Amino acid sequence: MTETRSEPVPVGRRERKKAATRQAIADAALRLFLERGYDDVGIREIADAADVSTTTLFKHFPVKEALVFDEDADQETRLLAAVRERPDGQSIPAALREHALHHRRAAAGDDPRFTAFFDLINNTPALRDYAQAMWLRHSAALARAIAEDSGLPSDDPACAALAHFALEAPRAARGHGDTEEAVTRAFDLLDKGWSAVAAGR
Amino acid sequence: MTETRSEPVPVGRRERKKAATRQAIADAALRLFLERGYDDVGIREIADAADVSTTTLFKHFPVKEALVFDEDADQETRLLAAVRERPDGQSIPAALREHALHHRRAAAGDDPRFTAFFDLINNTPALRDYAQAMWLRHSAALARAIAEDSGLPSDDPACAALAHFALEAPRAARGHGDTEEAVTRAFDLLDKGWSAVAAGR
DNA sequence: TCAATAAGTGCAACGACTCAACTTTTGAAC
DNA sequence: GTTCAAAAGTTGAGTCGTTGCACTTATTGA
Repeated sequence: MTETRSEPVPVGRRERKKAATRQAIADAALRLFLERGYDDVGIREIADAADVSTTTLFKHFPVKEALVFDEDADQETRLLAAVRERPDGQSIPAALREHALHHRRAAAGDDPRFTAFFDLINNTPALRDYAQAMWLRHSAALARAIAEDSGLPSDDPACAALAHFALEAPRAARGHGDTEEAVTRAFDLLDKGWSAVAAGR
Repeated sequence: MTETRSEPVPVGRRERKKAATRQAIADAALRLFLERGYDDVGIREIADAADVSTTTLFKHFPVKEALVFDEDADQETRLLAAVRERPDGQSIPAALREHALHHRRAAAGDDPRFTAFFDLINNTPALRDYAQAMWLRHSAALARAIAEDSGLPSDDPACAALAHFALEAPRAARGHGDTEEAVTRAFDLLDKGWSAVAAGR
């Protein structure tokens, strides 16, 4: 999302200009994508709209998909916080389930900006895949947080498995009628499994 | 794999020639990939080696990655059979675990043909991702088989979740030292979870 | 034998992405 | 204040996967 400015404001003129260029590119891209669809907008066109060359564009974003996923460096932080700062008595999978359901509800919320954005991603295979791949990159960090929180060795395979499955749960639930229920059931499976595994120690 | 000929032998001259062309392309591709690596071999080069045009190549294989994954139409059949024909008293997740472990052992076996082939896939991100995507396409069928075998409605979300997670388990275990153990632990989680979920009915 | 069909060809093109060489802007040291 | 190196940006040509189109050739069934 382009609007949320959580970054700590660049300092020098140089970095400010650089950030501005980057923002101009991302804005132009998102606007065009929303207007005409991801696949029907070419790189050159985006570069033109932002008034830069295609080479400059690729110096700011490694691949076309990345144009859509600007910023959000603290997504991982929030994910880990969901585990670490969960209410007393709540299991880890339950905390992750809540986190996932919050996400879902934000995407289905009533701010048309958000819904249009998430629709774009969900209806474009290339973007879905890219988003999922980005999401999965947090699995190592999540596994470590889980292990730490459970007093297990930081490379415990069960923690890694739980982390991976939890991050895959939303995808597992895709296309199954009532998605909210499907997500819940997927996490139920993990919750029951995790408590049984944790008990055996 | 190029060698395993399980197909029912084409009939007409036309179809035989077509199959031969296809085979020539796949063989050339695999040979070059093994010699120099997937990313360092271009489509045009493969087409030349097989003595066909690139257009012809793409009439046989939809994308470059597909050149490596010829045939194996009954992979899904074997997967479903692992569930349906499992020994008495064995749980569904346990059966899937055995199936997965068999795969792993075949890949790590001592036939250098096989190991080289699997190494190629495992060391090439594009091929890993493609293989995983193909593998995941069986999740709907697997979910249905699980539901049927458990006497649940064929669109039960818990079955879909179990199917998806089971197919993701090998990937979840990747890069965790003793892979065999990691796979086992991932399936343990599913096994415990599944038995608890199934009991609550 | 003839027409319909399918396989294969050649070539040009597109879109994403890279590379090398070059200009401009900026930050800072002298 | 001048000078200089690094960083940002440009330009243009090129690679690579992939597609479209118009065309030839071979196979098949009637």
